[in-house]
Amino acid sequence: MSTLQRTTPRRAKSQQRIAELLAAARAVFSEHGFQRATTAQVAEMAGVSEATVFTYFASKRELCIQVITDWYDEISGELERELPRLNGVHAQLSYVVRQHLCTLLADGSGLCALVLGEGRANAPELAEVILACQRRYTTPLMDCLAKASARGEIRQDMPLRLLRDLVYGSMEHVLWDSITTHKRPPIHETAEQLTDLIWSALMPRDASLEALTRFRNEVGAALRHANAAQA
Amino acid sequence: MSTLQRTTPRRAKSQQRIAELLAAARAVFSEHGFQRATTAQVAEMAGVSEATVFTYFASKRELCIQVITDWYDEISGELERELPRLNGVHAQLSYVVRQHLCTLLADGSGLCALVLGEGRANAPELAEVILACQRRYTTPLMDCLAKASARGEIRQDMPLRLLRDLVYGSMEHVLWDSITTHKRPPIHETAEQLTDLIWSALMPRDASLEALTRFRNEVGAALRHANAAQA
Amino acid sequence: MSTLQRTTPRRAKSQQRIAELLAAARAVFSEHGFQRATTAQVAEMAGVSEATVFTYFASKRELCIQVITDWYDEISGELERELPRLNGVHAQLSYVVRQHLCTLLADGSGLCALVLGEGRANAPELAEVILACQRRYTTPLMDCLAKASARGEIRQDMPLRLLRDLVYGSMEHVLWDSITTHKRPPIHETAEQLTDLIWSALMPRDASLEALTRFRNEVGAALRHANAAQA
Amino acid sequence: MSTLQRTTPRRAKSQQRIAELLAAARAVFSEHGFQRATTAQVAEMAGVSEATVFTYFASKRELCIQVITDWYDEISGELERELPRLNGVHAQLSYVVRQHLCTLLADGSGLCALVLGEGRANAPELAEVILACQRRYTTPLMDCLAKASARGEIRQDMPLRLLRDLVYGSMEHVLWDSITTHKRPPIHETAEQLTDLIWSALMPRDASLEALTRFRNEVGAALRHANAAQA
DNA sequence: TATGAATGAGGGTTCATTCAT
DNA sequence: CATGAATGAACCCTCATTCAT
Repeated sequence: MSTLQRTTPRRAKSQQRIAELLAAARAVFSEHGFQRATTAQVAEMAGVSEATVFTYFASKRELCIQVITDWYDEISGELERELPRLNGVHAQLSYVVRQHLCTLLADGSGLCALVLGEGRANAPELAEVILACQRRYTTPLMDCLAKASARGEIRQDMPLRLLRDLVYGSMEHVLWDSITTHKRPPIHETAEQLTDLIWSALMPRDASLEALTRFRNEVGAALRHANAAQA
Repeated sequence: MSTLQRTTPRRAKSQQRIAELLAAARAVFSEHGFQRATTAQVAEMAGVSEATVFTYFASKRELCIQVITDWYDEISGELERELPRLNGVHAQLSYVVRQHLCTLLADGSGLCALVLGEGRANAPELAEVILACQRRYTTPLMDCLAKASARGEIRQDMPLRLLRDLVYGSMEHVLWDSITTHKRPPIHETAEQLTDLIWSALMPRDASLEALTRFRNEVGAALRHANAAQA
Repeated sequence: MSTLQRTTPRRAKSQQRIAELLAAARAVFSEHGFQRATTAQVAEMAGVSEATVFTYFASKRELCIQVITDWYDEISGELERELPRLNGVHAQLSYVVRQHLCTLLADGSGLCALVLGEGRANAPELAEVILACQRRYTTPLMDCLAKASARGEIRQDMPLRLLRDLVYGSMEHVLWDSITTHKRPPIHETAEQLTDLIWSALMPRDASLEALTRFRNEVGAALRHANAAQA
Repeated sequence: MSTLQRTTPRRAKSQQRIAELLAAARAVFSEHGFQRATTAQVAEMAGVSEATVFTYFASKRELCIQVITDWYDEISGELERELPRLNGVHAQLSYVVRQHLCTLLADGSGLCALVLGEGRANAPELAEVILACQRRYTTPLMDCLAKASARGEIRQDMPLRLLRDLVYGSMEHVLWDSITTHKRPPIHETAEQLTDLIWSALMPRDASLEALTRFRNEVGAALRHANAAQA
């Protein structure tokens, strides 16, 4: 017990250092990208010497990979948890769009730029890792779309790959726009509009009217039912 | 007269040198991105000494800017010339999609990556220039969409900005995908599918459909509100 | 009494720690040489933290010196004990050759390399210590040779220093050869052959032979002189 | 012709720089060994910036390899040229010993130490190259000894490898001794003594008397002949 | 005593850029 | 005009050593 008490704070301190370093690194890499960022900047921002950075991370590259994977773990984990609990592919799409815009516009815009900038084939140092992270991140929604497509709830004449490009490409561009112009758009309104726009593209054309009508009828029935119960 | 005779070929030669250097620089920057590319590589590929590069371009940055603006001049010029000659906004969209994919997948994918990678806020050296180029590049189609929207040929309930994000974001993502996975998709088929998808999103919905959609969104919002209050 | 009881095991433990550290250090320095070896490697191999190394040894250099002197103590001590008990200089030479080859080829080849590599003037950190060790190590045999020379049992026309170079130089080269080529020669056969070879060089020549040899050398010198004058 | 005139001095200048750098590097590596030497020291001694060193040599290692191979080229080339022109294996041995001692004691003692210190298995950066150089360097004499052995002029009951160890090991030790004690022995006297010592070991035992007698008789005959001709 | 943690002092290497010829 | 040559300014990374706990 006494050894535990002694060991724990030490470990805790070490863990805290790592967390501080990762936070600093996230900030620095976000702001400057992988190449322009220097380990000296990370060290300074974390308030330690440069050598200390290398006590905890084998290299600049490893540090950056940790930053990226941590970030993706956060946002992917949330998606994997929440998406299955939502009913209907429209709600799922809506959720993803809102979350994506919120997350990235809030604190991660730099990370987004980092990932977009370094995730290319000509940046072999990080590309592989980033690709894997992104695969994981897009998978939950893609699964939902695949199932919905199989059920005929969205159009079936398009490769899934293209739907992904539509969804994530649009959002990325919105983000990219807000980054380059330094303007923050109204997130919720934009999210709703974007969801609407994408949904229009996803829906089976002739079925859209039908679906909406069915929806209105169901809501009407539910409403009547509720009123009757209340009375 | 004699000076002219001398000057002209010299100028011509000089112009040719510049062209050679720009061609080399385009190749090098495409392959490696701005930061990883070295002036030595450009010089070697152009078959001149490193110092010669700096006789014609003040810095690596200026050289890269020239490469980027030249490239955008080409593709923007074409769009500005061709788009107005097409009848109907669908044809214009279709044209843009095909051209964009063709151009970038054919020889410019590296340039695309370059632009995407360096066009961020964290790359202050090139971001400004790239932004301006891209503004010009997207303008022709945006003008067409604006007119079509005014004429009621496409939906009017979306900000133009979002339509641009949808169009160019989707395409960018397709390209990005092909770059990272090193797979070349069937260009024409993809172009057609993508046009179709985007067009579905752009088309105006008839009044009843719109009313129903509005209704659904309102119900959805109210539901979220109620749930939030409950929790 | 109680302090003694406490002190003794502590001292014993401390001694054991030191022994463990020295064993680890010997292994590490043997394998990598002084410069390439790191204190971290020593600590890891000893199963302690890096800081602990410096609790027992003031510096990397001191640690290495201890390793070297310990090793020389072992092999020098043995020689000092055993050599005087052997009858005849030939037996003594034979013993030294065999022991030297055995010791160094068996476990100490790395230490041999260490000593050879760092025992130079350009390695001021260890050279002095190594020189002293080697002086002590070669002394027993040198004493034997000196006495034998005085008794006329081996040739008397050579400085003792040169005989030492002959004996230890040959052996060193054999070892060096086995190290660089990663081949272990048959130790005993090699030892016998080498002893034979060296012995041939050490044996006194009879008077007529010596006179003849001197004659030949003088003629040779005169000839060289004449040739030089002519050229 | 005019281009040649222009090109030549430029090339010459470059060649001279390389020579200067190699000279500086030889001095620095000789004095400090490979690891302790720094590229900054080389640059300073050559009177250039550190970056210039890397304009001409890809790395510290390559620079050192060049230094070593150049040096071996010098001394190996001389041996390969001169040895075959000498009559008799004794003269050849004598020549090698004198040359080796002269060369190494004169300017190369540091290089000798360098080669001995870094030519070990635990210095993988240079060991391979050094081994190859030394193979070449010892080959000429080894060939002579092999032939002499085949002709029965030296003893045949020893592996050639061991003879090489005897010859070069002895000399190395002489050098090593002079380096560590900072004393320069009388080179010519030492060379003759060492030759004598080694020769004693090489000669077929029972044949030695015979050979010397034959030599004396031949010289006597030649002398009489010469005297007769003169008279 | 043992160690987790931190770091100062370099070391090798890269590269855009300058300048005399 | 073209270039051979040179370099300043960084940058990433290593490691022996110190010190509070």
